[in-house]
Amino acid sequence: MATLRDVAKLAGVGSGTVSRHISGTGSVSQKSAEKIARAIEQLNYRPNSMARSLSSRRSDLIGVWVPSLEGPYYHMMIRAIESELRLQGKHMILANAEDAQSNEDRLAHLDYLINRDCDGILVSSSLQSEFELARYAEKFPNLVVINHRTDELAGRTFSIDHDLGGRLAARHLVELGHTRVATITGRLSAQDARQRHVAFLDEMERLGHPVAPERIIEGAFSYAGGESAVAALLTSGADYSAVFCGNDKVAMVLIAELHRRGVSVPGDVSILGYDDVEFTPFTAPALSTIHAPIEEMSRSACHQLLNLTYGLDLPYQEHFEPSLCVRQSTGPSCQ
Amino acid sequence: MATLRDVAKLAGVGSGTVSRHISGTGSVSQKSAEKIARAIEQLNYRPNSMARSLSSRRSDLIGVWVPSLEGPYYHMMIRAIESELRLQGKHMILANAEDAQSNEDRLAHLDYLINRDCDGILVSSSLQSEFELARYAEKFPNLVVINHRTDELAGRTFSIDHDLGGRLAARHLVELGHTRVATITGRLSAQDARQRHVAFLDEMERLGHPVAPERIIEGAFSYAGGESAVAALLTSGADYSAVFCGNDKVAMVLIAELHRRGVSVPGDVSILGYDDVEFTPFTAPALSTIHAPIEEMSRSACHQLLNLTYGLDLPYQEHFEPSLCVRQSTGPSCQ
DNA sequence: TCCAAAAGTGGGATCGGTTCCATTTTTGAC
DNA sequence: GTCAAAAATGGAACCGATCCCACTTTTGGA
Repeated sequence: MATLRDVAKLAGVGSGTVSRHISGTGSVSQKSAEKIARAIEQLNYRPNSMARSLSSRRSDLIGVWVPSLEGPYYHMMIRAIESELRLQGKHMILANAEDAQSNEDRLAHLDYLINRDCDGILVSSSLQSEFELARYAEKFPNLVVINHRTDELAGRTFSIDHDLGGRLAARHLVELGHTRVATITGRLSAQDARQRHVAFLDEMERLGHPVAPERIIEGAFSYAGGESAVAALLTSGADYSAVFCGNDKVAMVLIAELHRRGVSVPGDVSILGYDDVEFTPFTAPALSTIHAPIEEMSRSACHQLLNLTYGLDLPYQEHFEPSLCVRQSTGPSCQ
Repeated sequence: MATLRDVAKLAGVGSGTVSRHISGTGSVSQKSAEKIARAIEQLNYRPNSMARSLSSRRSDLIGVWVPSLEGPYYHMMIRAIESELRLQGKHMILANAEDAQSNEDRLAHLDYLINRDCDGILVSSSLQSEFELARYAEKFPNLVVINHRTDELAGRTFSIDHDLGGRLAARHLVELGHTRVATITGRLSAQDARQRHVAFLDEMERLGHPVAPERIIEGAFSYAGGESAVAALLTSGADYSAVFCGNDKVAMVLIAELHRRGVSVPGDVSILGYDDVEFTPFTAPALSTIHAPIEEMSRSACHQLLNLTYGLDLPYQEHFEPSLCVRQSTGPSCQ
């Protein structure tokens, strides 16, 4: 493989000139530029990215930490991030902490990114205590958090107003006449799950239809977690005309199980999801849900990370509002 | 940030000794090892990965090229690959060619990986002509292809026997008594889509129930492609008691649309998918499908790539067999 | 034509590891 | 206690860029 100095020699110029020509910084005369271009062509030269990184002290690598890669949620995030990064000529490396057993393990995944000398890091976490992000964020200024909000990290957290989301859910169901409403939540130790849940309960109460405790099932945002929560709900004996699910995956599992039992949706029970992931138009019936602008949030987080890391000035926004998205899985209460 | 030489100085040993201690190659006395460990601890030393890469001429980066990141298929692949790579201390960088407009664009995405000095590259492509992989593979010995089979690249292509898959589909439907069977295919320019389609048609014919041309819709393996293919099928006026869909995404779209129209699955029409992605147990009704061992294939491809690239000896297998996975979306023909 | 400012240039030092090699130290069989 | 083989060691050269700086050339206004 030809090196920059080979190019310089062949072109009959100094190595600095070639470097300047390639990186586009500094000035190079027309004549030199042509000679260099020719030499590059002739030698089939390609700059060595490691040497470049070492000497410029920038890896052009952005680390992305996700707690899981199951289901469409994080996929949508990664898809959005990858495309933003590519636009800026950066590369994403991924750490999926899904198989981590302990908190220590989870941090080890973060170290896996840091040890790789990422220029910046995107963390998608809704966990609070478990994972002392703040401590990391302090050591690592180019770290930004998606789907979480803390004041200590102002300007570096990107979030959706799940309080509003929870309330929109409650209002929608109540407007349809549902008074006996059940809910399956995510793990309540996660900020996003708790927030929407608490707001949902509060809004239901405010609207005069408090949710009875036996109608609340704490689940988890995974297919398996959804399955057991759904089973718990269906065997609990609780009665309800609508179920608000903490995310779309759980709603999908619930619809499938109700179908299996011959329960009609929304005829017998209305189902409302949350997130509005990729597949929501294609459940049967199509899932009514709270649209969370996951991709916009991810892109914003990415932009701001790039700004912090490379001194760019890309547009971004820290907080986003969810909106109601009515499809076919919710309907008027038939009581 | 402390450097290796700082560590050496503090520990009172030579830089070579520290290097050997860290990388675990070569021998270091107990006594030196302890002094070095202490110095590392004290200086909070972390090796610089770029310097390491430059001098060892290995980036520990594996590039992964995918044609799209929509839907669960490629995500399952990436999830499997990421976990294998992490096990070996390697990092994945991703190029999603989904937004590529032209063939040139697609190749540019590959170059994006190559320019990054990836040690090895995994390409997931089922496209034949469009994308002259062979030429790249020649220049780049550490390149391996997932979900494609070519003899020129023997030992470096990993595939599923979609011929068998197509036949299993036909047999299942015929065994259930279906004689009027429709099918929605993927783009037939893709090897995997064509293979299963051709085999399906052939097997149907062999079983005495050739598929009439008006019951064949060429679609694409995306939600949007699924939607238009489904619309085409439903407005075509063709009659059928079962539909074989080229992948699960399309099957899901079809189930949703049939639900909307009040058509019962499998009561009125049986639906058979292909791939057995993540969500198949959770459609309503749960999707019968041809299970394609995507994750195993991805892991094998990854293993072999690591073998080629780093001289490892991980177990792998080049070709995989699909199997029938019966759930609730297929049932006996009621004619 | 002159001259200061601007543009362009070459090459050496540097980034922080790995690797090689000549040299020293340790080991253990006799 | 001797000595050859094995283990351990230090340091210089190297990987291939970037970046700085002192120097030369070009530019254009007076």
